[in-house]
Amino acid sequence: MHLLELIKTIKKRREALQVTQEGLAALSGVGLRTLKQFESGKGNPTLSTLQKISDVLGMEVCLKIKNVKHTK
Amino acid sequence: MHLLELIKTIKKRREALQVTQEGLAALSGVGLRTLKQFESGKGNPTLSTLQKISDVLGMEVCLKIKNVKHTK
DNA sequence: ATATAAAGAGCTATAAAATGCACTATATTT
DNA sequence: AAATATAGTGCATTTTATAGCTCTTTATAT
Repeated sequence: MHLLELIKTIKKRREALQVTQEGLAALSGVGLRTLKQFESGKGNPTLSTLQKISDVLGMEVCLKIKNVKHTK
Repeated sequence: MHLLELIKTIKKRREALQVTQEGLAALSGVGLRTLKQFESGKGNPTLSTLQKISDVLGMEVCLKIKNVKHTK
């Protein structure tokens, strides 16, 4: 997942949960400014910031192997 | 995945591919110092740093929903 | 049309990430 | 034991993320 996908995922999830940026900022402990910057594509958040946001949205950051070909 | 898991995953993957920190730093464009700090648990890397490292190792950063209960 | 709520952006200060260099520690091999 | 390779750390600098405040933009509702 590249940056734009991550942003989109977060944003959609937040909206699906009907949380505002302000609400998410308060719940996650991340500054509102930081969250706004991130969602508007201006950001390069630290891992901890991304984790705080994800956690509140019921998501988690993970690492996946790319290009897994299933031998079927 | 919390920080320690991410670190462990990266480190194991790097070792499995028999790449040194120096090699990974060169390939990913991330500074050797940064990589060392990250692997030794001192870091809070930015997303872009994490992505550069992951990419070279054939992995990618992703977001997953937590606690998915499969209705079977 | 206007009030209200939510999101985006400029300016600024502070904290912290990224980086290089040099040194130390730890294996591993000869 | 000595040499070599790999990993970890202290120090210093530069860059950048975080954050708050204020203002603007945009959408929504009355």
